[in-house]
Amino acid sequence: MPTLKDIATEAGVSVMTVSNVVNGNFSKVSPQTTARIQEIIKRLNYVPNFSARSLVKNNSHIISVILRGEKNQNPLKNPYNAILLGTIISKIQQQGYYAMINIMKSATDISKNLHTWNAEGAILLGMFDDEIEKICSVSDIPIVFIDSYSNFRQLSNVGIDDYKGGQLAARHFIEKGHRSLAFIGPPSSHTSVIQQRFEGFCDELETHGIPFDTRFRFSLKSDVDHQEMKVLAKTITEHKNEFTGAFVTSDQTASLLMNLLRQNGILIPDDLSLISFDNLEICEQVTPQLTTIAQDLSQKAELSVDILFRRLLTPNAPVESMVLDVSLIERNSVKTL
Amino acid sequence: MPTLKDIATEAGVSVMTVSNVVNGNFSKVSPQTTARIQEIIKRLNYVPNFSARSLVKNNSHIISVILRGEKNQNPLKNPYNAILLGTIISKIQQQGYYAMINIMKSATDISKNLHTWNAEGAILLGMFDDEIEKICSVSDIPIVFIDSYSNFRQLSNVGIDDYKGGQLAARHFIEKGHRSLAFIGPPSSHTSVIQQRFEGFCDELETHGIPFDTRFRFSLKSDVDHQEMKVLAKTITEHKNEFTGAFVTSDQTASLLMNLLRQNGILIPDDLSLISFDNLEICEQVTPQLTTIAQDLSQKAELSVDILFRRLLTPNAPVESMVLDVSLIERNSVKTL
DNA sequence: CTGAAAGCGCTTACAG
DNA sequence: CTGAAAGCGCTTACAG
Repeated sequence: MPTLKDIATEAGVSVMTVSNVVNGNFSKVSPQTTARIQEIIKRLNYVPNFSARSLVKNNSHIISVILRGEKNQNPLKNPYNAILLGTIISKIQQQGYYAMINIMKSATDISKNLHTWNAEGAILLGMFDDEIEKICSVSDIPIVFIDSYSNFRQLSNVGIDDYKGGQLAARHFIEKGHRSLAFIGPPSSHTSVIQQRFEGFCDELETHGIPFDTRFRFSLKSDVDHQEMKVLAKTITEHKNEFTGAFVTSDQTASLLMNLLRQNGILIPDDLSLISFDNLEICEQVTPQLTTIAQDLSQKAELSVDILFRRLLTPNAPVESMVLDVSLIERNSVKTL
Repeated sequence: MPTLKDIATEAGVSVMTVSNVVNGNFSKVSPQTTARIQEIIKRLNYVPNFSARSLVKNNSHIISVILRGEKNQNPLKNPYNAILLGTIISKIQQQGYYAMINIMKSATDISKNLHTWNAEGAILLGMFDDEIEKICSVSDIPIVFIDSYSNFRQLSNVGIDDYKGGQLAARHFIEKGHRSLAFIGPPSSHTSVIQQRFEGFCDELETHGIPFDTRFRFSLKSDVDHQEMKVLAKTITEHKNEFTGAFVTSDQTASLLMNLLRQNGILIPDDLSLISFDNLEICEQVTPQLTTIAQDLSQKAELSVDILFRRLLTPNAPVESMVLDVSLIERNSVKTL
């Protein structure tokens, strides 16, 4: 690999003149010299060494994208994460930056990682709320969270109106004549996303004089664990006649569940109506197609990168957060009673 | 951020003693000194700067994972890519290396990227066959391809028996009494994966005295473009009575197509039988569940990382390639005639 | 417009 | 067991 020095020697100039050309400081170099150097750069296939540049400028062009998870897990099995990540990588690259992807969760690992590569910024997906403050405090670079809730004042987050999502689901069920309902999703202890959806759901029911029966709050730790899902399907089957509809916090869970329920002889929507969340492609692929609360994942991903780069490129840019809207998409998984 | 020097000053030793401790060369440092330095490292939260290390050792710990695609595209919308990538990232990280993800396709961009960060190795997904040789020739680090075919002698590739996949599909159709069949997939000009599946399919039909009618080779450029898919669905609808089954080269395409066909009044499997490819989760989520040619994506991803690291860590390790087996999973998308 | 020098944080022989 | 020195490839004031 040729270095600056090689180019300089070849051109008969100093390394710093070459450096100026490489970095586009054309005002400091005569046009002829510039042209000559550019020709040599092209001919010798010179590519600047970013490690060296990063070392002296104390900046890399690296953005660290961190997916919450265990080291031996595959968070991209979940299409929700995959779609977000794909858009994020693509946008980071368009800015001329480099995306380093990590799967981790502990605040120490994260801060270590950020320092190791002198990352200039970070985007964190799916962190638990109680981890946020610790992570923010150990780092001095811009960090944008996706889907996090925290009282930490300096938090930069892109999320959606989860509470409204819950309300919309409840309202739709009520309009369709449902009066006894269930809620299915991860335990809400760690993340307010689920808690907010749950509260919106309950509050809206309450408003219409239908208090939520907490016996029908079903928890599910993983949306990949088939065994756990099976147990849940069994429990639901046993309670078959006690509720007519269920709000499920993700399309992924809903579509998996639907299959298992069918195996137990429960048909959607005849025996049980379902509203899910996200509006991924799967909603239209399953039968019946899923009525769901829609959110715009591409927009979510794009905005988080936009916000990050605003902080990165504008000195003293304020800490921004954004809350995107949600809407209900009606399909065929809710029966009119 | 503290540096080696800071630690050295604090401990009253030279930077190189600290360097030895950081790098675990304990034989060169007395136990007491080691202990003292380790305490300081922990107390000051010292993290080595990899840019500096990379510069002097002329190696980074970076593995570049490259997904073929346009810069403004999201290849992770396709669950096939997402699952592979997730496993790859996770395994790279377990090795103590760092995964940098890029979406690109030109050989120059790729070689530039590899040099910029001094990547130690690379894994390339979905490259076209005619790009392989160019890419290999511009780089001197170990590269492992996934799903590529090329006559390039030094190619390291992890793939599956695509030809057999085609054969299995044909045989299954024949066993179920089908005699006139279609083939649906991307144009095979760029990638032998599709070509092989097609040939296996045709050859097996031929063997049973059923020549494939090339009018029923339908091409589809993208498995994300709904418009193109719609046009295809219409074409198929028009040819409704001319074939009884179709071999579709991915679950993704098959499940999307199934929906559109249903909208045109074509029911699977009654009006048309389908065999797809990959055996992703979606196969069990759609109705009817898809009969498909199964491949093991986690294994594919794991093996490619294994092969890469064998080349990376063992001097003079030979260039390895692997071909994984496929099998037919019978579900409900093929009707017995 | 051009260059000599110092330095970013680290490692690698080499000397003691 | 410990350290002084050189150097990885680059940029940044500074001087001319």
